[in-house]
Amino acid sequence: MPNPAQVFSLTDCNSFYASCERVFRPDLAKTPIVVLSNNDGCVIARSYDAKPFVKMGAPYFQIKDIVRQRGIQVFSSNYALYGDMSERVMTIVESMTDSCETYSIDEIFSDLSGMPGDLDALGRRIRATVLRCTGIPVGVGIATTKTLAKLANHTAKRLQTQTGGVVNICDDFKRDWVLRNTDVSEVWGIGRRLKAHLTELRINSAMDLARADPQMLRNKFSVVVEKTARELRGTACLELEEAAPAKHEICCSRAFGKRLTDLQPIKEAVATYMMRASEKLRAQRSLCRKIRVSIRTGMFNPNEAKFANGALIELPYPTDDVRILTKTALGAVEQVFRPGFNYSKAEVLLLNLCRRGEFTEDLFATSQPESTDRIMGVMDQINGRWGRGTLRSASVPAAPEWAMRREFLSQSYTTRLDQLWQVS
DNA sequence: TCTGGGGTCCTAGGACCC
DNA sequence: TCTGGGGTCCTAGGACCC
Repeated sequence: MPNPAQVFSLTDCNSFYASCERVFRPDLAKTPIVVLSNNDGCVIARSYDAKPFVKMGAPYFQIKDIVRQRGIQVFSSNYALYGDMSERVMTIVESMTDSCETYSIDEIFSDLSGMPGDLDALGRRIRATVLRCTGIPVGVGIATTKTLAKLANHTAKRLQTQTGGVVNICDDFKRDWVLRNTDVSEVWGIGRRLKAHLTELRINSAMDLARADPQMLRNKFSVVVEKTARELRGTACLELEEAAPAKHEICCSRAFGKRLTDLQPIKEAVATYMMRASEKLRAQRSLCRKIRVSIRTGMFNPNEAKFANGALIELPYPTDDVRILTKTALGAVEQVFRPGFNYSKAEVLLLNLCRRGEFTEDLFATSQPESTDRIMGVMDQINGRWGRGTLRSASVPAAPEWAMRREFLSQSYTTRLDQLWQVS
């Protein structure tokens, strides 16, 4: 049987962050691993053998006992490591397929349309090559739409031993088996709320959703759900997006390593977050016209007074100048800060982004001076070469008191010369 | 004591215009 | 005195993803 006209694959790394840690710690091959979010807050990745003991998203302080009892190895997030390992995996998949879309740090879609030969065999080759070259195990799902490829991938993970980590459901019979045997909540795009609503309509399996009336789905929910159902039937509604489009908003938001009560350290944090946000802005060659700065107290502890406040500020002209952005943001912090609260988090949002040269110049509008472009360019170059924060605004401290908690951080094995893997 | 961070898309409703 | 209706733009909020 010839391959269908349109075919997608989804390659997805298994327990990605946990797998990255394990690559450099072969002594932990048989030890369950969990990786925590920033500030060692909650669980965001679990190795296969840790899943039975620890729930995804569980706060670390609640699982300490289990961790000790089961001998689970805990890691703080090490995004320098995960980002670099991700690039290696993506490069390999890109070299083996014609066109690709990197969907997230651990997932990549490929367009296999028109590829000759046995697609299952190609899937197995991808899996074997990535494992051999990076040490990261992946699953591969193959199908005629992106939503079905996601589902195939999910099945490959769920039935790891039977499938060898590769599932191809281009065949109608296999596709229908998977649809019938998958809960609708496992479908890409169906979250908790929709699941509850669909249950009321007696739509329980992926097959039920595929067979539901598209018009009804559009009326009751939205075009998004309608498209999902059509994709499950095999009608492609989503295309491969090879070039990542420029972001419409850029955000840098982080909880502090400890509660802050004074204005000064909060201003330091906001200046730091703005530095990071403006780096992202310049990296995609955009300018920003509005910013929003917000701060808040903890929201979980019932004994803590709750407060949240933010300010939206329009800039005099579209800019990517970290000096103007920081000055504006610090003014905003003063505006929103109220004494007497324990603040836990600040957020900087860059809004109304436009590509360089795209905005309409009105006669009286000032635009960013050329000297700024040169200064920002040199600063980004220096920081790119010598590390983030080498050159920074005076309002950004090197070792702040409010720094992120990262008690279980591994080395940056692949991106720092002074932290290379050592074999003795 | 301790509960992540960064995005997307869609829809509804208000403001405003003619 | 008459108090419509269609269109656009913007914003806030909801839902989802990893």
